[in-house]
Order: sequence, then structure tokens, then C-alpha cells
Amino acid sequence: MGDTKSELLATALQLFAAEGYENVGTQKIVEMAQVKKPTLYYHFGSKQGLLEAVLQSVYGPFLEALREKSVDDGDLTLTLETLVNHYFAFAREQPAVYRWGLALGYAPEQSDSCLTMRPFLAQQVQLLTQVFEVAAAQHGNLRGRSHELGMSFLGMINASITRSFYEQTCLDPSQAFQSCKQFMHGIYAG
Amino acid sequence: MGDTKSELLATALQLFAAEGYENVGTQKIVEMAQVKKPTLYYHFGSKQGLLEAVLQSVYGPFLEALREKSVDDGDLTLTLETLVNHYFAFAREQPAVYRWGLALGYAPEQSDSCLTMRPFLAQQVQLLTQVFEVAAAQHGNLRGRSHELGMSFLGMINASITRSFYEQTCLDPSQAFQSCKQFMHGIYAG
DNA sequence: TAGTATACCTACCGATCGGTATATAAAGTC
DNA sequence: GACTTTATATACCGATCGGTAGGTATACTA
Repeated sequence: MGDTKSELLATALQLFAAEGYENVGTQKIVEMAQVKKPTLYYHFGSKQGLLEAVLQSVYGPFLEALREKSVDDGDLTLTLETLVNHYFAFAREQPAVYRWGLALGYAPEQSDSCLTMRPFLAQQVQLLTQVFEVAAAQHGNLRGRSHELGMSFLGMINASITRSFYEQTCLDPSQAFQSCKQFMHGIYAG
Repeated sequence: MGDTKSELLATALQLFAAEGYENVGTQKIVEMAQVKKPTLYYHFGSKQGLLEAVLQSVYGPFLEALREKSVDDGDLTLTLETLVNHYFAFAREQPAVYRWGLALGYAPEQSDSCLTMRPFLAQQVQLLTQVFEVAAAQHGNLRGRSHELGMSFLGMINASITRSFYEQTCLDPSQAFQSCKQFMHGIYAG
């Protein structure tokens, strides 16, 4: 079965999240997964291939769920709150992984890390943008600002999550409610 | 003179910002600075020592100016706007360097990158927190939230700057005004 | 003028990097 | 039974990593 492959994926995710992609050698990964190096290259082709598979294993399910939760039910506030809670749950349950994702987003342009992360970031922005596009049909003053609002919304989420890394703030639904409320205020104020 | 040292600092900053600390070897740095490797180690002791000196050369002046601009003149809104413009100017003039700073902030705990960046981040938060502490004397509803507000404010700034990396938004004073306005709305709404 | 500190160099270290040529053993396929 | 595919292993590659032992030329200091 794909047991070896899964083991490599899980080990690599753990190491990458804890020490960073550039700081972890393939040797260390295969040792911890109790496998030899050519096995890694048989399954993933290259270190970057492994990175891509690892990110897919994390952001594939996350984005799928995000897509489901971003369907419009006519209540923008409620939808946004659901989305924030989805992000918060991710960051709460796998803080090191979420933090690593943020680092990848800020990695140098053209680096393996940045290029591999990019599509997963772009999909998030696209989904969030769509939410505001749909909402703009009912809230006229949002018209033409969908992309801006999508990115700002993600920025607000990441700011909240970043805060939780440095203080003992909890990323629970009540915090999500607060964050959403402030964001909505900012929208209509701007 | 300290010409060689300055050349090494400038070269390292450029390379680190463009390719990342972990992706740049000391060999490449000394080659581009037209110096031999022991010279680097004579001046900085280690690669991490070089990193520390590079960050000091960037954030030393930045933090000094930030401190001056964070003095209370009784008008919170104006002070915040000035601070945002200071950050925006940094990100506008040296986008790669600012982006690198963000990446360092999200680097794995215990990594050279994270540990070396930490004090420079902490100083920013401390300065911004002080601004809100002073303001709380006049705005009662800010009392006890200074640290929270300092971090949120920095988060808002970084969200705006991050947006500018992906779109052609300009980080000019009018944008700073907008960002501040929305932030202030969020404050009193929460 | 002898001694010391500064600022650079040549030449090299062991370790680790990402990656591979080749072998082997098992499992499916004809 | 012959052949191919899948999934692993042994043993190794050249390149690069961060770092250093030891030498040298200059300049300041006693």
C-alpha cells in the first residue's frame, strides 16, 4: 500500500513545519521515516516534489472544506464568521503548520518555497473574493471591491492568528465573532 | 576604514532579501563582495553574526525613527497615521527587505532567523503598545487593551503591505489615511 | 625599534547537501 | 514459466555547506 509514502509525507510535514523547508535535509527525513533515500526520490522525484505533495496533503482538504463553507446563504456576516472559524480551527489544531504556511507566503519570489505555495494561496484569495462578489449583489457599496476585500479579509484573519502566536489569545468562535464584527465595521466605514 | 565591512553588510542584505538567509551561502556573499571568506568571519564571527549585523543595520535606524514618531502629541489619529506612513515608506522603498523581515517573523521558532529577528519585532510591538497606553489616558475605552491594540495595529499595517506585494496598490499617504480610518473604526466598534 | 593589533589572505577541514546508477525482491500479467 | 511493473535497498556522486588553521602586510604603540 501507500504506507511508506504516507509515512514520508507525515514525517516531512512535521519536520518542515518545525524547522523550515530549507533547514531540513532529505537525509533527515528518510532516517526519521525509517526508509532509504532512493525511496523518497522514487515516490516524489525531488525535494521540491515532496514539498508540493506535502502542501497538497495539507491544503487540499483545507481548501475543499473552505469551498463548501464559502457558498452564499444570503447572510454575509454569517458566512464570513464560518470562514474565520475554519481558519482559526486550522491554526488552533496545527499552529506550527499554519505558521509555516505564512512563512512560505513571504518566502523570496522565485524560491522553491514561494513558487510551490503560490497556487494554494491564490486559491484562498480566489474563494474569498468570490464570497464578496456574490455579496456585492446585495450590498451595493461592496461593488468593484471584491478582490480588495478578499485580500483584506485574509489579512485580518492572519493578523489575528499571528497574534495568537505571541500571546495566549484563544482562536475560538467568540474571537472569530469579534474579528468579523470589526472587519465589517471597517468595510462600511471605508 | 570600515569599507570592507560595509560592503559585506550591503551585499549580504541584498542577497538575503532576494533569496533568503538559508538559501545564500557565505561563499556567494564573499564572492559578490570581492573578499575572501575569513574576512567575513573576522568581522562577524559567524553567519548568524552577519545576519544580526545586517538586521541591526536595517532596523536600527528604522526603530530609531519609529521611536521619534511615536511621541504623543495628543492626537492619536494623527500619530497613527504618521507611524503607518513610516512603515509604508520602508515597504515602498525596500519592498524585498520588508518582505524578508515578514518572513523572518514567521520563521520556525528556535531557528537562527527567528531568534535573531525577534528583538527587532519585540521593539516594534513595544513602541506601538506605548502609543496606545498613552492614548488610553484620554480615551477611556482603550484602557487595558494597549498590547492587544499595538499588535493589531502592526497586523493591519502588515496586511496592507502584503496586499501591495500582490497587487499594484500604492502605499502612499492617502492609502495610509484609509487604513488608519478603518482601524480606528474597528477599535471603537470592538 | 620591538611588539602588538588590525585586516586581510591561501589553503583546507569534515559534514552535509540534493540526487542517482544499479541491484533486488515481490507481485501482477501474458 | 517468461516478462514487466512496483517498491525498496546498497553504495556512491560532485558540489556546497559553515568554519578555521596559519600566514602576511600594514599601521599604530611602547
